[in-house]
Amino acid sequence: MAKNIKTRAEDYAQWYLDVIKAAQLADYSPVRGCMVIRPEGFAVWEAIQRDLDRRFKETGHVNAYFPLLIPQSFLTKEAQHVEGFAMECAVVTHSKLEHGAHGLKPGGELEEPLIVRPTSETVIGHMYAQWVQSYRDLPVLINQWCNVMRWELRTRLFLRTAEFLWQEGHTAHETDQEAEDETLRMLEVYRAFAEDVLAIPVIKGRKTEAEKFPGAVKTYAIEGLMQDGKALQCGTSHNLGQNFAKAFDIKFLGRDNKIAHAWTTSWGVSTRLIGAMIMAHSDDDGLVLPPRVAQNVVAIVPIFKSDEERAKVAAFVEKVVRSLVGDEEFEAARTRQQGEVASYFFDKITHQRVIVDWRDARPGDKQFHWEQRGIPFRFEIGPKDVEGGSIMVKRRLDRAREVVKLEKMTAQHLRTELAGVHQLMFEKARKFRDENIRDAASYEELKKILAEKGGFVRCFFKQDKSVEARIKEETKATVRCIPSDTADRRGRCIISGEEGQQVLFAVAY
RNA sequence: CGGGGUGUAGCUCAGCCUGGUAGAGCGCUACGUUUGGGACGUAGAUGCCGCGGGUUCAAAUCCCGCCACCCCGACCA
Repeated sequence: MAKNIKTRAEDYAQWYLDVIKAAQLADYSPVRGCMVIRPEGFAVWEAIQRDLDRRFKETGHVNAYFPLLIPQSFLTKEAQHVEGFAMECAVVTHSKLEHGAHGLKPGGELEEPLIVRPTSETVIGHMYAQWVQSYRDLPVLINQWCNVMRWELRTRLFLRTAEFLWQEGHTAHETDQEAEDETLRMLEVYRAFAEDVLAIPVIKGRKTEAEKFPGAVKTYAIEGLMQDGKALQCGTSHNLGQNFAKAFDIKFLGRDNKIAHAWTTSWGVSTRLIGAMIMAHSDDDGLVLPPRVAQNVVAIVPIFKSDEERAKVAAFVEKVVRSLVGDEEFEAARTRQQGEVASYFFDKITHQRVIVDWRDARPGDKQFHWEQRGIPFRFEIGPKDVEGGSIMVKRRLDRAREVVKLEKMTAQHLRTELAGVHQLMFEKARKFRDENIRDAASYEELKKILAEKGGFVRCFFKQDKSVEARIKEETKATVRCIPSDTADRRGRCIISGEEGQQVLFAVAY
């Protein structure tokens, strides 16, 4: 039992913070609502970026960069958009600091205030208007990796911070159909990524009018379920129709020789995914990393008493490491800066590593240390193992232990094992998710399930903003989505009794 | 931005009611014994007691003001 981590049963919110702290993923910053992403946490983000970026490129997108600051006037061009974001914009009003009576004070007031981007539809729309003249200029398929700022009143590490990192894809198309295809294509990219890389099972679906993005015609999302039974939106994809094209004048001369407004989309995922990953998989002992985003895939803990034992163990550890990373990398690692924890690249592309903990500490301490950091495998190597020519392999996910012969411990073997862990994590999370989808035939039943069990509640619902607001007030739950798989199902609305669609309700983060 | 709470060592907190010059546990440093799942001993370092003002011979403690953070609401990738 970890002594620095509250259990999930005791205090789920504190558990989440304790896990982050113990694994050194992030820290609080001097600025309220902003967090520092520490190297261990940033490595997860880098893994997310690396994989998603590849998926974006493979679906035809390119990267670019648009500015952090946006003229205030841009925001007001799309009515719904301002409505949605005005309340949480950081505003830049001055250009310098001056010496005043009480020290430095802002000076050089700007003629027009600039806002720190809460999202970039507006600047990008402005630029697309200049870049697009003809149908031959379409589609425009651009993504950017950046930070955005939304001045949130209540923040939680990773899940909701004032500043966060994300990617935002922005595309412009010739037809409504193309835009819709793109919106759904990227939603599927997100689903595949969440499941194949983060091992988080998600439900694809469409948002209700009440929940959609400010300025969008249709919003789709992938929804995940956390271990406390709350839902978390893990990614969104919006079909913006011609709303932004009209607001920013993105027009083109069509094949029919007529001027038309383009059809645009936008889609994004953020560092919130790291929060989702933590809450979907970690346990009372700390972080559990899905193998594909783990910076370190194996931590080797040598065990020895005397110097002679240390020498024998070190020689054996060397054999194990060489077998996993190859002789070339083993030699190369010697030339790099190394502390008491030696690291070797197991994968030269992802820079995932195998590390050896030579610190002067007790083996038990080291076990807990790496366990809390969620490393998929720990290898315990002591005199007994050297003698038997084997390794004590411990799996983080379920504490399973297995003695593996040195000859068997190849890079290929480890890759297979890591893939196995991914699969087990995904299955475990999916089982939990599936067990927490329940059907309700009446509002009473919906309330009962939400109060007693949590999770997703599946029922028929006829969309109505005021009714949704009332349900939210009474149960704290919202319609998370209209699942894509069952979008054509119709039944008796649990509120009005009229024909409604099948939706999932849940209390969400 | 409303309601509640808390600010004392890196962390968790005691001390405050009843004013008398700063404490514990954990962590950190050094040395020694240890070392197959969180060891123990010895020695040490660490504080504008959130900030500003007031009362007093004397304030972490009492009074006033401010600020920050946390929890609950409203808002949200």
